[in-house]
Amino acid sequence: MIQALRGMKDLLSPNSQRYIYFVENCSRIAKNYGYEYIETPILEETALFKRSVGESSDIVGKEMYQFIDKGNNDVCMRPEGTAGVVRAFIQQKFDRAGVKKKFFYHGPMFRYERPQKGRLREFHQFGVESFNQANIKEDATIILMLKEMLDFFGIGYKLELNSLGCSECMPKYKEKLVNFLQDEDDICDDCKRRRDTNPIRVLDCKVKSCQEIYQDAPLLLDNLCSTCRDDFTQLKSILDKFDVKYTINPKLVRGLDYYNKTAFEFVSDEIGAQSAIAGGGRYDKLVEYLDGKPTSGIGFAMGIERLIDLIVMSETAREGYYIGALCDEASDLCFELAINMRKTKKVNLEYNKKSLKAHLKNADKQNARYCVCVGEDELAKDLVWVKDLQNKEEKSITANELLG
RNA sequence: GUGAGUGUAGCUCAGUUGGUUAGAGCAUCGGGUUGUGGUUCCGAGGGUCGUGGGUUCGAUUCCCAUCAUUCACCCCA
Repeated sequence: MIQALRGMKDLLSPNSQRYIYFVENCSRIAKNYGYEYIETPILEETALFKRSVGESSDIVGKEMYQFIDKGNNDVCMRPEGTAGVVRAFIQQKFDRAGVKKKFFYHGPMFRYERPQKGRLREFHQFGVESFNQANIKEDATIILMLKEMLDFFGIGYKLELNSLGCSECMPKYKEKLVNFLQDEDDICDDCKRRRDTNPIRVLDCKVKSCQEIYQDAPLLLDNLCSTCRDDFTQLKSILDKFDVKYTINPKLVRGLDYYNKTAFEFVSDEIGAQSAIAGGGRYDKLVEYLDGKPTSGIGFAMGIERLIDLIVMSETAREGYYIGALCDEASDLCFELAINMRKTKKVNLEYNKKSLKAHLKNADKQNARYCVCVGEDELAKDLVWVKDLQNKEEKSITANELLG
């Protein structure tokens, strides 16, 4: 038997219904905020992700679905959504036009990892990206939009917030941190590696002994320049005003290299060891990194699989028709009836003749609202028998009445 | 990549201290005398006991390998 590759799942009912429900409503909300749908290719040049996500990240370091195609191109299945959208933004020359643009997207992402609860090799994200809105109000707006989405689905969460500083204060801070780390020999091997590649990542190391050492480490939040500090203060006050609960996590570091200033993560404790259900932040340098004109950007992405388990969906009401023949002679009529009715109604047809009891059972199992049967009695009188499975009323009517 | 657990019917799982024809519940199909569902009763079909090798008179059971899967680490959505 051939089965799906490790970490790749088929999407079937009822999860497929949840998936559509989730994407449709997130799209609706994003449109209300002025976002437009964008779809970018799943396959991109590998260099795109190396330059945007960053060589120092685990995603690029060991998790990419990367291969050489038949034209000898180094290509990669996208591990996240932002890079492709930014590439498209630049390719369309929106950076040169200097226009504000807001996009939302959803689709599959690929990371070559060992699967576990809430973590797949092929998973799906819903995300948004907003370009050329340097105002801190945009940071707040994007968080409010994300909160609105999660609230709509009744999903519980905690919001964690941090500021990573800008190109002015971040390098200075990084230097300070490296100096601090220089004297520490008791940190774990991973942290020693991070000290050279991406020192800020040591802060969210999960090794206890490391965390004890970092108690005294300089924090980003204490080293922000005045602009970043003011923006962060303003962001907090907007969130307060709109009743968004959050906790400041000075050690929150996003896994992708391109973030600066506002960084946030929505977490849940109901989905196993993987707690992040959505994450995002600002990336004001990314467009430049990818050869565009300097353009600010901010966005977030949600992990759809992690979220749809948490969605509470109302029970689906009985819907549509079930049609079945009680004798062989009626089977052609039932077939014709079903084909015609389907122009306006949902119809499930049973091809085999069965007892009335069997048909009713089937109709009930399929959650149909009406059960339609045709047998010898009906054929003789040129009628069809219809029962409303919800209020149990039954009657015999003509085929035309049923079509209308 | 590392570690631990699990692979017996479509699904959830019993079971065999190694011994004839391997069990249950749910699901499926049929039936409970004339054409009435979501609750019942009866019956039926369906399993190379993950795969390969080893020990043994005999393995689904013990041993080894392998594959798959789950959870966790790492990291992330």
